[in-house]
Amino acid sequence: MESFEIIAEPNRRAILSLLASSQQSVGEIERQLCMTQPTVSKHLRVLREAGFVESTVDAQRRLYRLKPEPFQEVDAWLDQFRRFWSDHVDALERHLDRMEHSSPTSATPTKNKTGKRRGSNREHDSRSRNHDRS
Amino acid sequence: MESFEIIAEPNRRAILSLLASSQQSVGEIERQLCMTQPTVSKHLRVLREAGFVESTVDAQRRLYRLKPEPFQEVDAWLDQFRRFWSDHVDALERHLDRMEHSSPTSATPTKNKTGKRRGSNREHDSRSRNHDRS
DNA sequence: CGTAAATATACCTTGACACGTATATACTCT
DNA sequence: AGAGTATATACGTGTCAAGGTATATTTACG
Repeated sequence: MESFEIIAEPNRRAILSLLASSQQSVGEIERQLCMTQPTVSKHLRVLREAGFVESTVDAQRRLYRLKPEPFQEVDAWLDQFRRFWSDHVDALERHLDRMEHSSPTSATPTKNKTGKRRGSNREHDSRSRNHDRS
Repeated sequence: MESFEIIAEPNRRAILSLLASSQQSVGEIERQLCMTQPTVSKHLRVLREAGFVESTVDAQRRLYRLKPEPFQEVDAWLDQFRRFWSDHVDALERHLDRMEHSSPTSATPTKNKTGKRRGSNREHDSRSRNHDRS
């Protein structure tokens, strides 16, 4: 399964959001999200096989935590649209600016129409993993 | 249909990537992506209803172009994981830089390759919009 | 007008997948 | 060992979406 299909499922997104705060056991996820235990386990299996999470063993419990790579892959795909939408929203533009601001001359670009996207230097990610297995 | 399911479909992602360069007519998309015309039209309908694209009429042709909002929504969801994976980025980059000597197809040639820059200090305007769980 | 081109829609079939129930496996403790 | 807890898997089922073929709709142009 592929990264984009993984996060298409609302329950899986909920699990990922939960794990974003801290690692959790299957039972904790089950309780917080009101899903049956097999459902949680199956989603976690999918997430693990897609590289979104990894697990460590703690007695009978399994602790699941996030792994970064698939998120970076999704983010890398979004990258090709950032220049486009950043013309429309300035707040988000500032958000994208977080990495660097290296334009001392000619401040006040009322609207950055020129394609020059600064920041977003994630050209690496795309090479790391782009293949789908089903 | 929801934004994440929209981009789960490979053909739709291909269409979006195509439109990222410039607006296209249905026939142009059909030819460049080797899809049948009804398939293209149906995907475009889905994309339009989800707000990913809009169309203008040019004689018998319809020209489709991107709209930014859904991309922002996806990006906003990813935001909650950025802080997490950015801690790992530096290590990943070091690892990749170690085995890298050819610059792959990168549109932005300002490859910042010096040792340090962009530490892991990115602050966060947590404008997260949680609305999973349909 | 009638015909061709471009796009949209209808109908059908097929396959994937998410869920529930039941069961299996693994580990702990007394 | 046996009972209890935690997690994984098997299996059957229903739903839904994607694609194909055929057809409808719109527009241009002779």
